[in-house]
Amino acid sequence: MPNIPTAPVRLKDIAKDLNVSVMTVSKVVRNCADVGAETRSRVLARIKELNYQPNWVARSLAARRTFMIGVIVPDLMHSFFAEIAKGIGTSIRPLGYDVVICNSEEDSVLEASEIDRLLGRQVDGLILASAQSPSAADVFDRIEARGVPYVLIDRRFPERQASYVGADDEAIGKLATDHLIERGCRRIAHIAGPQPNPGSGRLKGYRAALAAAGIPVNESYILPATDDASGYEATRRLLSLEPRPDAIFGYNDPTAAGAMKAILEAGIRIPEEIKVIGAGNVHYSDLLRVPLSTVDQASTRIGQQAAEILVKAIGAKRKKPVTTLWIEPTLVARESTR
Amino acid sequence: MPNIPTAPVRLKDIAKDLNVSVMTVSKVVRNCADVGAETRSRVLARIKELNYQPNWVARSLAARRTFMIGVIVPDLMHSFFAEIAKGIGTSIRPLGYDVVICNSEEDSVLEASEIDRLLGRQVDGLILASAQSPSAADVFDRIEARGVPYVLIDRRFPERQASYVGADDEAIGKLATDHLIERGCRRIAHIAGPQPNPGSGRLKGYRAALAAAGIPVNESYILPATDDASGYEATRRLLSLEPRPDAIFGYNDPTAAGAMKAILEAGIRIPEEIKVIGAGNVHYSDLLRVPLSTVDQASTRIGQQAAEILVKAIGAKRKKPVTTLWIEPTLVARESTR
DNA sequence: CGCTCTGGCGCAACCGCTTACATCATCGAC
DNA sequence: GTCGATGATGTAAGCGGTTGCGCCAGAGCG
Repeated sequence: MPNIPTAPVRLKDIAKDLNVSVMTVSKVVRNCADVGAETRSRVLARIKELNYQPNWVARSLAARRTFMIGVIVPDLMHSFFAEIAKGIGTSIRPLGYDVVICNSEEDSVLEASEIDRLLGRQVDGLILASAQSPSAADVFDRIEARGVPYVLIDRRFPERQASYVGADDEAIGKLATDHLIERGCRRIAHIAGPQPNPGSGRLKGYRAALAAAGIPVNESYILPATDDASGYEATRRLLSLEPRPDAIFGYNDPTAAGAMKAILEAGIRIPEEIKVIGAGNVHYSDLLRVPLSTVDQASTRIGQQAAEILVKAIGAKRKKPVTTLWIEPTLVARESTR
Repeated sequence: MPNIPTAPVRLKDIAKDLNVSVMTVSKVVRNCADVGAETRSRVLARIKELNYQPNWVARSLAARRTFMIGVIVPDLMHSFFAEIAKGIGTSIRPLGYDVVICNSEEDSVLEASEIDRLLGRQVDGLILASAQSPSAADVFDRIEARGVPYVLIDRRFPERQASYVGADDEAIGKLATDHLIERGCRRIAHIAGPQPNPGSGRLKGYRAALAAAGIPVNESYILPATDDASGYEATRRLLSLEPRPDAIFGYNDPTAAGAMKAILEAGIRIPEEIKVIGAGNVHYSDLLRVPLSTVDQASTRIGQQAAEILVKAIGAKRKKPVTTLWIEPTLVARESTR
């Protein structure tokens, strides 16, 4: 039997049924104190009975708050961002917010227009993994002009006074490299990520770790990754070096996986002859031929923290506190560095 | 200089500036015909000048349309769903809709509450990869009672009269198995997915392909996967069978990747001694030690199609057309079945 | 010249809810 | 017995738009 659509129940309907004013019902719904116990329970009963659900559009308009936040990521397909999105969702939904997610496709023009849309929707706050070049960032001015709080994740703009949550790239680089050193490696190569983020921080950590261990940096051991697939190519070049590296630190897991592929293909054993480590702890890391050691950057927590900071900023009266948070990475040692 | 928040421009402001009525401005914004050319351009100019952005909350309330759609997926971390979400977004945004994504965490109670929230937000439509058991599905009744169109993806409920877009699991099973047969395999094992979706369809396709080729089905070659990591375990058991399978079809890529891991670990060569194929075409398939052949299920297109169908249903006057669409899979042959 | 017709514009009434404040018993206190 | 202080309820005025229709000028027509 095809249900025939029914107009949703409104406050007004309940009020009329019970011979009270709309206000009284509204107060009950919002749990206001000043309503009599008996009236309240009558209203509550009717609400349950009719399965009343507040109309959030109307509520938002009147209260000037939508309880929606906007999130912009460059690409949901990157498990890093998917994980962040998930973290944001699970931590902010219990607080009563809904999340509108937009893909910017790594395109700053598209991103700007998405931000404007979200602003038009009156979101209470924004979380951005921005593709903006800091210079062309008058979008940020528009956000600030509205007084809408926002927090940046992953991509940082130090020159802008905004909250930020991200992985501590330098710590990641250091952790990975320290681990390799501890495992006895001395000729440690690095396939570096895009500049400035997250490449430079990880590279810096890599250098720092080597320096701390008194190992001289061999510049020819440092190669740039052009994209996620380029770990393979880079590694083939590394393998032909003399002396050959005894470890490779890929700036992310796909790169490291590509490295492993090249190594195994060359008939070299992992971890006996070359150890490999990545970063990101993507979920397929241990599905690989040799389970990949990695540095977990706690993407879920990045999302959660960002959400938390944002909610706090939304609650703040006038001045928006700016918080900068580096999430500490943790080592996940698997077979590839045994 | 910290921007001091400014109240956003409203229709009223523009109207007052130009000494016209709010109505006129509203009409210009919405491109209504009955506005004089000169007035229109004056208004337009001022709109640009003040960078007016319509308040969608107010607009939604008055027009009784939000131009928002809700999407519920069991887990954004599964690249399959992330891809679908992306497909939905990129195809529906140009039509003026925004997307609210919710994770149900594969929990039907949570899902139901998310749906209610979205309904409360007055979404114009819903796309669901539902975790509901069809029996307990009074949520669907609530959706229908509201007259909100929805389309199901991935998980189907044949007993419910609703639009559906999904991969053609049987075709996937057939395609994969046919490919293995064509490559000369005769002892083809299958690691089957969860019942009923997507496991049973793929299994059915597998059986059909074997039957068509006149190859008898060896029931001991069919093992169930308990989770994504279980391809490894299952394969170890398969390898001890006599005669040993000469091919393995994993119901999805992670399973197939686990299978490859077990095979290589046993010192058996891929594809020379055993060929392997998966399904899903996850992005890391060719990062594996041996690039994995797979069946692409066009997740992006699933999302796009679902969006398209939904928008059509939203536009439909009274009766909501129900469309069922099976997306045809395509073969992606890589090294593992060479 | 009076008529209808049409293009251009505005009035009024909401959409469903909230904010701020007014009203009105009831009650203990002096 | 009168008074402020409660506590419980209702009133009015929006929030920023949209829908539907009414109004008025001028044009076209007989």
